[in-house]
Amino acid sequence: MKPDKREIILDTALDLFSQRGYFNTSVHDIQKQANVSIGSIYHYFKNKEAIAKALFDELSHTMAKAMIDIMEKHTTAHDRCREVISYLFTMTEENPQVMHYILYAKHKEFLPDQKPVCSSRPFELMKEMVIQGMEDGEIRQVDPNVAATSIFGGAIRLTHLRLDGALEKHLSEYLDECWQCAWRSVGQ
Amino acid sequence: MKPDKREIILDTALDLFSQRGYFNTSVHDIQKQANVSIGSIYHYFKNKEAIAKALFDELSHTMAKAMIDIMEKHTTAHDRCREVISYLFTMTEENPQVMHYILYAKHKEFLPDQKPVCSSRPFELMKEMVIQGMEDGEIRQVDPNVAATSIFGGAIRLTHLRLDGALEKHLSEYLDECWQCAWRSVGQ
DNA sequence: GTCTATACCTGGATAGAC
DNA sequence: GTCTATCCAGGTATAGAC
Repeated sequence: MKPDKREIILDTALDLFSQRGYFNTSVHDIQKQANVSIGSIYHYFKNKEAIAKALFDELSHTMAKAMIDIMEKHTTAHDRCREVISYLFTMTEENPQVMHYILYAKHKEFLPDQKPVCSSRPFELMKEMVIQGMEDGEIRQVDPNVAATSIFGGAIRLTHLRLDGALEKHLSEYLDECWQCAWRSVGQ
Repeated sequence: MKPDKREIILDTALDLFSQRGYFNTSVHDIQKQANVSIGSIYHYFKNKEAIAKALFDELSHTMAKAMIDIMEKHTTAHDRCREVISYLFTMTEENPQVMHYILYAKHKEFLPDQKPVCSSRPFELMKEMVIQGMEDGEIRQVDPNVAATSIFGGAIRLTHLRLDGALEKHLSEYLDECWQCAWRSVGQ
């Protein structure tokens, strides 16, 4: 049941990429911290970029799955969006590296062929929730992009602040107020 | 009245940094595009990082000045914050490089000793406007960080989307709706 | 599959002429 | 102050033994 080498490499890369950034992390750094050889790294991955790509794909897949679970568990946009924000906050506290890498890093700079994050699956799903909410009359009729950014923009910004160390308190302490503001902005 | 060499170097650096990112831009790239020699660059700046630092300082100073102008021109949080968002949108359209560099780039990665952007002067001033609005009873009593991110978070997120090419329309077309949502979230 | 050694090159920075 | 030539470190990636 021990994690295989590929997994170890990815975990280490995530740790370093999110902490120092992609460009400040050399393959040697990964090799050293992961206690594997350079040879092994290049056995599992074509090059450094491929590590970043694999990481991005896995994490955004996990996050998309979480969004789908939320959509299945709840039926109203109100409940869905609130749980999304709660999920983002919890993840930021429990797994800051993941959040840093997935919703703070500038992927364009090291994954040139990648679609921008905002167009990735999890964000598409979040927007989808908002659009459905508008169709159901729960959310006011405004431009979908405005609605989505109004609901989630404040929360995302709070996660950025938290990841930057600009907030002392645990994000969960802001959840109720943050959600209240978010929903007031677009709820009927 | 021709711009001096230092200015040319900074302009070119801004162009390249915002387009490709700091790490994907070599000093040679700057030299080439600016039509100056490497020697000149190192005459005006200690090293590559110093270029980025000077750029950051100048731009955030300009932006802070704009915030102060807005605070002097208007007296209510409502009018001030609306104009801030209008300013962010206009700047993003007219000077995308500046906005990209100042509120999208990850300065921590190439300016390790820099305070996070969110703690820089212009953002402090934006928060200040919100806090004053709360004291004056214009804005509901919530945590200042929540209030600030609720008001500006959606707009900032829209600028990110726009800079990523994820929005087809000019930001000004979203201004009214965006502001309406922002103000509903925290206005009394 | 895993390792070490090393090739190769980009890119930051300096030296020193003009 | 401006330029060219050059140095050199560090980092990606490969070769090839085990």
